[in-house]
Amino acid sequence: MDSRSSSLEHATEHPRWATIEDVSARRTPNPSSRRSGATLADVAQVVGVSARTVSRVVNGEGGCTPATRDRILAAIEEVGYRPNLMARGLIRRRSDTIGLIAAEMLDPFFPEFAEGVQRSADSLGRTMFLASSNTDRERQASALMSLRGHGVDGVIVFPAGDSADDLVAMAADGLPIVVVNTEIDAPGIAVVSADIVGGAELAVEHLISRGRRRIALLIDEHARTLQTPSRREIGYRSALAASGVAFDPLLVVETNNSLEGGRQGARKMLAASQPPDAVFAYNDVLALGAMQELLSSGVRVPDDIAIVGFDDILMCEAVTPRLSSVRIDRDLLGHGAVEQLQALIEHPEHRVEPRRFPVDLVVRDSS
Amino acid sequence: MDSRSSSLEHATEHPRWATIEDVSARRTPNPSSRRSGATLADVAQVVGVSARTVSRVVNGEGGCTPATRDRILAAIEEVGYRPNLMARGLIRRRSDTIGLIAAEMLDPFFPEFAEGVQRSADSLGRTMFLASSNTDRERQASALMSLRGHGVDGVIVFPAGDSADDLVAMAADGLPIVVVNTEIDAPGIAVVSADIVGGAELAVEHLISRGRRRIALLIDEHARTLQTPSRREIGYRSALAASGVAFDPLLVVETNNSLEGGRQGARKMLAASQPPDAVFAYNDVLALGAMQELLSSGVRVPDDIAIVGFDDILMCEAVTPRLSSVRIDRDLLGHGAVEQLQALIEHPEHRVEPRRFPVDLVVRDSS
DNA sequence: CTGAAAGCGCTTACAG
DNA sequence: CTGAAAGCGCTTACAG
Repeated sequence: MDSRSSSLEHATEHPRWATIEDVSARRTPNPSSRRSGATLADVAQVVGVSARTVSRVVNGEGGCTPATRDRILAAIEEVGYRPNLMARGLIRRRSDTIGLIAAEMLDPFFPEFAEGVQRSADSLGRTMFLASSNTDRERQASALMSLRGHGVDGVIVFPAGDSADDLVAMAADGLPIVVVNTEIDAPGIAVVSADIVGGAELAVEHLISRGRRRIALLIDEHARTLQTPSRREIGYRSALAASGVAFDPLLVVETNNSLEGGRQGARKMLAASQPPDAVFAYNDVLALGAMQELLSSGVRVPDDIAIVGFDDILMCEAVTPRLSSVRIDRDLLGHGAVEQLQALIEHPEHRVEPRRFPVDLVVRDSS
Repeated sequence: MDSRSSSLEHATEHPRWATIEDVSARRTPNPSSRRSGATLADVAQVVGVSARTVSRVVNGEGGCTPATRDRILAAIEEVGYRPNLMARGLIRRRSDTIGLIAAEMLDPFFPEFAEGVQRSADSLGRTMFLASSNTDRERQASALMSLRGHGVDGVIVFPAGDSADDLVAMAADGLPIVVVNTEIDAPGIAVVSADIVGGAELAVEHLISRGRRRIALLIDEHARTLQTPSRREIGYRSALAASGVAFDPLLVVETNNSLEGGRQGARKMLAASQPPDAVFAYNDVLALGAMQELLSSGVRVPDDIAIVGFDDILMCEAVTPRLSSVRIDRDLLGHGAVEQLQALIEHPEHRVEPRRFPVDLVVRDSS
């Protein structure tokens, strides 16, 4: 006689088959196992059918009397049965989940992208799990391992660091991967990106059309040390060249990627023998820092120096003067990433063509 | 003769036990199963030991000859074995993962909190998975179900909507839950929060000390319709009362929670017969919108109207004048949430006392 | 329409 | 130090 039977004695009104009380009793003796709720077998036992039949109802496979179906549904409700997705994933070899690895959650660019991914995943019946690498390659690797180990069907990643070796290895190992705003050509990896070069060109062309000729490039020093030249710098140079404006290395100002970095950059510009008449910034945070410093130094924006940022974060609208910026539709980019991933998951043998999204220039008061 | 044996024929140089080639060959025939990499059994077969022994090495349980250990480690490397965390979680009844459910990823408050949670989880050897409810109770419920179904050991959640019924139900069902900035008293639920009332008091006391008496409360209309009165309003009123300043309902301005809402609120204030001489805003986004509108209307900040926001987001530093704000240490709050959750996971039977973190007032140029 | 059997990849008691 | 057996909770072929 174990604790189950003693518990059964209280359930005298329930005659034939096992009851809710049994099921909870089964779990009561060991409080540490409280975590695992009712199982398929529990539901089956309550109703008096096989687990297979309950499984059919849970998965809406049909092939089942409405009567038993209703009883099973009622029992599921009663015992609070929820499928164990680990068990299901183990056997189905797919979990209907995808992973998203942020390089830097604090980047204002990121949350809106993540929202797009989530909404898009939702509409495909998938759950998105987000992890962050904090721009650390080791953490990226462990996030990747963890996500994969937990059975995600694929991963969207903002690559951390300079090398993509681990991503390539993971993809070769059978994990579908989509990289964002990064050029990688490897089997099992698809690419989605915004047309950053084109965006930079738009910004600089715009400044030139406003009569500016000494256009500074305020750039994240980190981005400039990467092996691949910054796409913003490529666009900056090509727009200058297209208009016959000479490239002046003295107008490239490197700084650290922060508000204060933007301020420092502005101070450097003002200290130069020939200050610029416009600034194209690597991103909006740098642009906002620079603008603040210029304003507090008595420089008029845009009259003396015009400014254009990159990303079009919410705060562009909040400052005075409002900041012009290159807008990336992050929501759309998120959707595109999910679509690429879905294609990769469904056809692992196909090559998925890179997808690039156009960007806009939003002209406001700062230029 | 199946495809395996034919593949084995090529591996003539490898005599005794199964080799890497076999393992990959086993998977090659069916491309769709590429996803599942090498298993414990594969490694065992390659080395010529039992799965149990490989398991011991993988988990560092010791009790194993250094020689076999090395051979197993080498084989793991060779075949690229990675543990299937779903299988492990199924049997261990814990996954060493926790879930975090955001109400709104786009809220500037959130990412920094999430970073704190992630770092803290990391240091405990846990992986954090983030999902979002988009302030939708149904999506919160499905995120909760999904996370739970995938075996997370507990969940930290920013509750969506007005009722906590589903959270209470989930907790009763055995899922440890920590709620953030919300008062819920139920078994299995722990609370972590910032002292929002105290923060509001600090802000209003500060404005009073600056000689302001007509202090507007610019508040998210949504927050005001919740059943529980906004803690910011409670603090606002108590600070007024403490200084003997009469509460004037006309100074409470409701608006939607956005930059534009902040601007609209400011317009309402200016249109009043007696405009305020200070604004205490529900959050920084509202404060920034209001400040922008006031400045563009020729109001001097802080001379004519002082402004204090709430949350201390990065952009408080980026605007001119810099915005004073109530600072919540989001990183610390994230750590606290993980600690509470850990306590709940380790002692499901204990009641975990609510934990409240103090907040600061950061006085800048706007007040 | 329903069920008995096998197994996903791993770990937990046990034995040797 | 090492292994054979059982089983976590589910689904996938099969039979009836």
